[in-house]
Amino acid sequence: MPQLRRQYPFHLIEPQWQAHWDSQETFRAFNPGQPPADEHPFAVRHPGAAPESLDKYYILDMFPYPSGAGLHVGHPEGYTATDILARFERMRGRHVLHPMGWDAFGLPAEQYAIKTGQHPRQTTEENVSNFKRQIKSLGFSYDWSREANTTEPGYFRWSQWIFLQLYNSWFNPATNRAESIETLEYPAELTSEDEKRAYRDDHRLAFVSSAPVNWCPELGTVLANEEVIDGKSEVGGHPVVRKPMRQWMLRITAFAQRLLDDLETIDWSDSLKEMQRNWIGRSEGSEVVFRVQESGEEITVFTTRPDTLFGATYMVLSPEHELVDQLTTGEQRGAVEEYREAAARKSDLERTELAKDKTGVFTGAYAINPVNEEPVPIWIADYVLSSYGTGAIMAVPAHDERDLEFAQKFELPVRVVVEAPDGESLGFTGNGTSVESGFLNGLPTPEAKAKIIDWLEEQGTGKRTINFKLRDWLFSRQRYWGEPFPIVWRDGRHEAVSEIDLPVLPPELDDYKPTKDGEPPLARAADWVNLPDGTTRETNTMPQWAGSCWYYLRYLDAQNDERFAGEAAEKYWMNVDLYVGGTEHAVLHLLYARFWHKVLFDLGYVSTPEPFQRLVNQGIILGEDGQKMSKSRGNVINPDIVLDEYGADAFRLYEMFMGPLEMMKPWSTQGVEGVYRFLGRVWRLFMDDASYKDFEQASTADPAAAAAGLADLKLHAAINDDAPTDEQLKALHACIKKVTDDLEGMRFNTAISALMVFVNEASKWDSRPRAVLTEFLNLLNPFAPHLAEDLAARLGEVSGGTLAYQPWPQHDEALLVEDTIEFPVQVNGKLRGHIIISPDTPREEIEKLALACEKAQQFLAEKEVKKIIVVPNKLVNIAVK
RNA sequence: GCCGGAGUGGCGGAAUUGGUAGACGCGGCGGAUUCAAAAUCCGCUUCUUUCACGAGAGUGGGGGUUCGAGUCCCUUCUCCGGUACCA
Repeated sequence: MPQLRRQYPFHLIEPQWQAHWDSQETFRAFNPGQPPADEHPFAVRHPGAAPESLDKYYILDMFPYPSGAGLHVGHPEGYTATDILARFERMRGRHVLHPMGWDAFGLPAEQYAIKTGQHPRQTTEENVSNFKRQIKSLGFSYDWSREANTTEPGYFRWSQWIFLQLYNSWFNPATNRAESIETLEYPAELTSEDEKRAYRDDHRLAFVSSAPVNWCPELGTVLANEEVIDGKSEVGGHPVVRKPMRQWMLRITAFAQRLLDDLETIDWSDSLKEMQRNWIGRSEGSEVVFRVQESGEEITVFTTRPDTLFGATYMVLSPEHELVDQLTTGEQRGAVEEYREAAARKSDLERTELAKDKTGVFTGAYAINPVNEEPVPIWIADYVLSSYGTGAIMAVPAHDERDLEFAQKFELPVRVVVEAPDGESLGFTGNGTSVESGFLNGLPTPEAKAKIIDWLEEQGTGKRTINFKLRDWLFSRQRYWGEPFPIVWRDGRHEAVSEIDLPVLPPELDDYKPTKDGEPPLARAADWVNLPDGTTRETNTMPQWAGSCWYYLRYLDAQNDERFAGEAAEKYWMNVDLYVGGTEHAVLHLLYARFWHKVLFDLGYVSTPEPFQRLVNQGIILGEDGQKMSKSRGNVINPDIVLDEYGADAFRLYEMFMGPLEMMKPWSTQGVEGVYRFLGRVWRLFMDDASYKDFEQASTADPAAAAAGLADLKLHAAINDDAPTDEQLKALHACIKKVTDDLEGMRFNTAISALMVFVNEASKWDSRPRAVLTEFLNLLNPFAPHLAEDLAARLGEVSGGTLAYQPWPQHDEALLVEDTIEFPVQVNGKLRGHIIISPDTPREEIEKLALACEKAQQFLAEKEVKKIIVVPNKLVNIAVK
């Protein structure tokens, strides 16, 4: 590859400025009571001001998992956007908190360890340092003194501490909030300490459950519902089966309503809120109790359509339903057993794949429909899920697609009880009018619902209920590389490890492999597991989400070893003003973190009910071929190579110039060259090209001498201290206005285009006043900080030694007023010509001039003018017949 | 199926409340510079038609509201993301 001439010496100035920012701690943010030194540029900008007296701005990136593959071009997309805004707000005078860290527990490091025997800590450290090098080379204005790493004991100590808060709390439905487990009241019938203890353990926000869980044999661990996609593991795509296992769960379901309601209070995209709403899945309806004909046993079903009760012609229980054994009659037992076993063997994947074809077996039993006393057959079928509602349904085949399909297959009766407003009533699932429904007849669906629920409540055979799709969060994993639980077991019961014994460090192991039966690798460390006092440690570990659930709080006060973050710091900085990241965490991290935050809020540890006030999703970057980047396609762009060829400023600028942040967009190497050329034009706007050419030649011959010569480069001869002309001021102020507006609206691409327009204009100037160029560099600084800093320093002394805290330029509207404008003239909405007028020309005058406009004349000839519309400052339109 | 988002030149994309469609960049064409090339600088570049001036068409398709629609309404198609037996 031929070595192209560098447009400007980015390879020298970028490391120089990065080193400068590092050594000066330019981007430090200051906690209450910890003001900067007088010479710090923050203090130079805000002399004497206590940092906490300033308007704060907490701008957060989703911290990366430091994989072995290194930084992906998708990472810097969001990071550049937040960095531009952080720098912008800093210049506007706000006190900016902009931190970065590492979500470093996780499967890949562990799997690599299994393959090579290398300790995950070592791999993780290497990957973190590589990520840090790459991120630093992009010149982001992070406060590195707040760097957080989820795998460090000083960090996960507090992850464990928060777990203990969950463990020691319960959800009080009366107050609708988490409270200390001490406030739990026991039912009178519980007298023994054992019973009370069991009751208490059942109410904790962190509790042990033996319900069937998602077990992934390939990964050797269980997974949360959110981590299973189409019956396969989100990581690696391995099959997942349901298996009963003793596991730790977090009671997120208690917060379902609040997680839903509080979405209204935060500024997130509609699509993201909608995803969370769908995942939480609230549905209103009622429970209806059916009695089994022979035994009188009660079966409760959940339905959103109690108004169709008269049309319930059979019932279906999920194969796992607890009453199935009791109900099944002698002659049906064989078939039922067989069906249940087959259903149990099926993975979730198989169940979904076979979804179209309904299967099921008759139990031989009948239940009585409470509304008409009719016996209806009870079936079991795997289209009814044990995990939703009550695990049992009343089937109304006439008004439910699935029930209809099932009824048709097994020739069960179908009874129409809702009349469609028009068209076919059979199979109609919308709102209509009740028919064949006794006392509901003639009622529209909503009224019928209300009436039947009232009736059911009166009879004591049903009640109004709300159901959520959201399940409790399966929180334990059979892995090595994660936080150990701060829990020990004594005589088969769990106990919290005392807070002063945190952190619980994981044991050293030679073999990280999970076992086939789900025994966690930590169980191998006998010395670690068996404690002198006879207790044994919990051997499961926490999922990766534990660390990411609260990292934004650790940044507030990352060095604090007495609290997860100091109270004053938490009060000052929270909540996060802007959070930018990918959409892949919509129902994972973003839901879990909101849940933890609410618990901490209820317990009084944080001061806001929501952690992330505003959230913006960046779109993904596709390969040059318009396909998703992947190793197998060979279309992955390596940021290191781009940096090497074009520099950090060009890289940053390109990622923002591609298009709107939230959109998906393809990479283009030619596009990078475009913005790189722009930065070259900026350089040549300021610098004497001949002197740079000489320098380049000399430094190619002797790179060592280059750094010395860099300082001697000559400014462009056109630069002077003359007063700017009106035209020059107009160009500058138009640029200030556009860039400021666009940054406020996060329209980075158009802000950059405004900078380009200015440079194209200014490059033509024979006289380039310093005053104008300095202001331009302030505008450029958030986008291309290395070049802007470098040119500013060459132009003259910069207060505080950096542009980072220079006041953001203000535009003056008066300077933008034109003496004359070219005013468009339309005829019937089509542009036909222009008239030259002054902006304050009166309406009548414009009308007259428009009619006289030569170009418009031919379209007016022999036509009757109906109306003339003058839109001030826009155009004039002549409507003709 | 349902929910969300998007369809604008050869390409990425502009058009902030209904008011000059195509800013800016890429690519392409022509020119300057050069022994030549690269780099740089200047000009042109939606399509059709015309020697030209100009004219006509044009924001996925069809219809509507309006003096005027990329933007609002109805309808339809395509693509992307999420979700899916949730009763």
